[in-house]
Amino acid sequence: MARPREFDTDDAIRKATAVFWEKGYLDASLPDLLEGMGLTRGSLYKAFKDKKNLFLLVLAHYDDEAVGAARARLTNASVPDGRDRIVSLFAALYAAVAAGDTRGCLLCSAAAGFEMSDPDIAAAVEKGMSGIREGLEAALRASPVHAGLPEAEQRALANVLLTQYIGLRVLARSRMPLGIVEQSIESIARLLDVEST
Amino acid sequence: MARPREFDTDDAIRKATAVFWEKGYLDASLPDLLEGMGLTRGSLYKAFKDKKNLFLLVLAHYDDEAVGAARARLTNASVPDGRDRIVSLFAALYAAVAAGDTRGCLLCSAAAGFEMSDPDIAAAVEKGMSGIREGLEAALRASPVHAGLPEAEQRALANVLLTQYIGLRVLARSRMPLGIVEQSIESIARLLDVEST
DNA sequence: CGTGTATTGTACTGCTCGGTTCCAAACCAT
DNA sequence: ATGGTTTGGAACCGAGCAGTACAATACACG
Repeated sequence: MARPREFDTDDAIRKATAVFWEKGYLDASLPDLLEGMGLTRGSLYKAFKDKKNLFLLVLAHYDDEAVGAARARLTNASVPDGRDRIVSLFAALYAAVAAGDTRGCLLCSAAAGFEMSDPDIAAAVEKGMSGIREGLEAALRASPVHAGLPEAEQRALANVLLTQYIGLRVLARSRMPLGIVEQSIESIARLLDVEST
Repeated sequence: MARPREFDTDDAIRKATAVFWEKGYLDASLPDLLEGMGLTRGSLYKAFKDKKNLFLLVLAHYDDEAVGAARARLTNASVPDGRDRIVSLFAALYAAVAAGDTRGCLLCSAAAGFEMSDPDIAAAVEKGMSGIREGLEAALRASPVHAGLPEAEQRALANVLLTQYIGLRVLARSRMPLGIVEQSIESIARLLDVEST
């Protein structure tokens, strides 16, 4: 017996994700968000409490969506060799940059910025990073060349790949020459071929 | 026939570097800078024009200081094997993180943030990044294992190392577990051992 | 067809920001 | 001493920020 909400909550979060992704948490102003989400101050505060809470919801959404996609790619059983899954992850990253996507990674940008001083945000970022790392480890276990490695080496390799992933997405955001991204990815593929020793 | 300046310009820039390094460009407020530099608004604007100009001076100073140190390490002829120079660079990075330095890299933070939308700042950041990459390439040329590689592969390897460097410094800033940094660096050392194929 | 209620839109509140202006104090040359 | 300059400090500016209060609105239900 009340006026119904005129917008869809999930849709609003998706739109907010786009704004935060492009501008970052601190640099996304409330007017930016309101315009991008297509609603007004009153509605936003009623529905999402405040800016930080909205960002946490966005991070959770991003974890489901983007991190989930990366994990799905890394654990995709229809690609039998885990190494190929990892290469395809970096290839997708390159394709996105080549297509003009300079947004980088929402998590990586947050990780590099000052927003990490908030413990709630830091925890959400860490959760997403762990998700990617776990996907990488799963892919390595499915790679004939790497499955036999000691577990410690597998973890170390997964971490170097995660670091590479983060570095590349930072570079993508900073509009570095595309060649750098391309060459790094080529080296990653080569690293995965020879690391079996 | 005029009153002399009461502060040392270079010293002021060094102090400003510390402030920007800790807080980032956008998040370093003028009061932050004034307090850190020990001078007042009037003096700052007389001496440095405005905040952005000060930041450009700081970036130039950082390029001389920090990037110069990295390059010196990578081109240090008293370490004959270039591979060892590269490993020592990453070891120094690890040591800094282990010692509690969570400032990461001034250039890397700027590269990941919104300040890149300013072309002057972006150019200065790119210049610093190129300096590190050139140092890495020089070290690879001095590495018996890698000197014989095709030039394209050397460049690609230098880029993957640069990406790794950036990723690690972002991770350092985001207070990731130290073990991740450690394992990534171990993998880097192993990568440099086997990449000779 | 009203009435109640949740949502909406907007005006407003403090606050902080980067940057400017103004003036008295400090200094040097003469 | 003294006059000319430049510093250093604080008041001030307009703009933009996140967040709030409140009135107008539109629906569901009796």
